[in-house]
Amino acid sequence: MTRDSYHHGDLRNALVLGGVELARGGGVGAVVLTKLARSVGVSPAAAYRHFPGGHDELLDAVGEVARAELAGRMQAGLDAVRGSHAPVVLAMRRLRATGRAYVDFALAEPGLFQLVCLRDHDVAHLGGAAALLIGCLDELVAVGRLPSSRRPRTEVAAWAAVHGLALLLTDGPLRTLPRAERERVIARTLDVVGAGI
Amino acid sequence: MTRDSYHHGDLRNALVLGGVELARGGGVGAVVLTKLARSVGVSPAAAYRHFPGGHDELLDAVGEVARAELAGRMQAGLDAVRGSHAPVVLAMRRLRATGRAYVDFALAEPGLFQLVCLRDHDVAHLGGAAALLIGCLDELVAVGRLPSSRRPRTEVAAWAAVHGLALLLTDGPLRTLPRAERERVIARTLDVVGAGI
DNA sequence: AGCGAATGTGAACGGTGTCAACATCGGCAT
DNA sequence: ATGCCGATGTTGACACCGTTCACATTCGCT
Repeated sequence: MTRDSYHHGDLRNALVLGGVELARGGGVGAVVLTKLARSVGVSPAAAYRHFPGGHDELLDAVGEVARAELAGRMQAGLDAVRGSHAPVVLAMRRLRATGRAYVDFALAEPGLFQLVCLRDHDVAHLGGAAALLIGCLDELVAVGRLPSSRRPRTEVAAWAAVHGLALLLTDGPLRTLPRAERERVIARTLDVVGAGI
Repeated sequence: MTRDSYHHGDLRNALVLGGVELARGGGVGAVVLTKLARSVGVSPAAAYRHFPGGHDELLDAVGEVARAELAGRMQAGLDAVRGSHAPVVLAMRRLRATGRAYVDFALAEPGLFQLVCLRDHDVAHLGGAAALLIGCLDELVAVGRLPSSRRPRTEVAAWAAVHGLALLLTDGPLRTLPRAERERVIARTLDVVGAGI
């Protein structure tokens, strides 16, 4: 998408989109402001009109897209849980589905995943993903599976387990695990969280 | 520690030690080969004699120190578990102590912690920290707390939870949590792992 | 039509990783 | 002791990246 006139017309968006592609290919390190601007057909300095914070703000914007896609996948995982089971079973399966989707996203898009937690975001501002997890846990309380007394801070425990697993599997020491073993490792981790909650 | 002669005499070691200090101060990004070499009183190119792999290999060497210190803290946490309790109780406390030490290390030395898992290390090569965790889980089996059938891959689940928590608390969205709340979050996560294992 | 604000350009600077050609030193064979 | 070779360190240069500044172009509103 080169440009016809002096002004681009939708530069900010083009930069973010291009940044997403770069991130897909090579993670955070591949999101290079200079190259990105050139690939969009624009001088590097032009990017600073739309991202006064420079590179960091650009990464943040790309991360926003990554977070949205993560939340979308988690939502899809949630929606895929169906069947006529006891409410407790359904609630547990939904929790597992969100965790599963989190790890699957990291494995499918390791580059994008690197941007999900890159910059400052207090828990509230974390967007849809956190909300979905919180919803699952609330449902577990409503259904009687999780005592209210143990409800607080449970989202952090679940999140930490899944987040750590995703990192170990994509950027960490477990990155070379064969697929079958990787599958078992994920299952075991989700089992432990499910049982320990 | 400037140099008296043309040759340094212990340059590799000096670079690693200096790198550790830089990492302590500002994490991975602060370990700058150029500045590091200058601060040791040597030209940047000299570093390449001792780290043919360049910057990456230097980071790896600094990470080795970080991993050693992490393992040391986990060992210390293990050793601090005493008292005349049932073997099951002791084994569980030991497991918790290692996890606690992992998170505490990350909180006490966030910069160094960034280097722990930075580069390629299959599980075997991960060194003392992993060995300690594995030992704890084996003890839980010996003591009857953990069925052998559930033993495989349990180290990954425990590791993932603690690793993810450490990241969320140091570099992630939970980095601004007040100390008291942080304490509860750690406790809850360790509880979940302990109960779910 | 014209003017101000928004947007984009070109050129430059500082920092960083890296390399090649040259300089110096230490230790071993003779 | 001497002389030589490999190990170690230096200088200078290059490429890349983020960033900024002064200037150019265009859009949109009056």
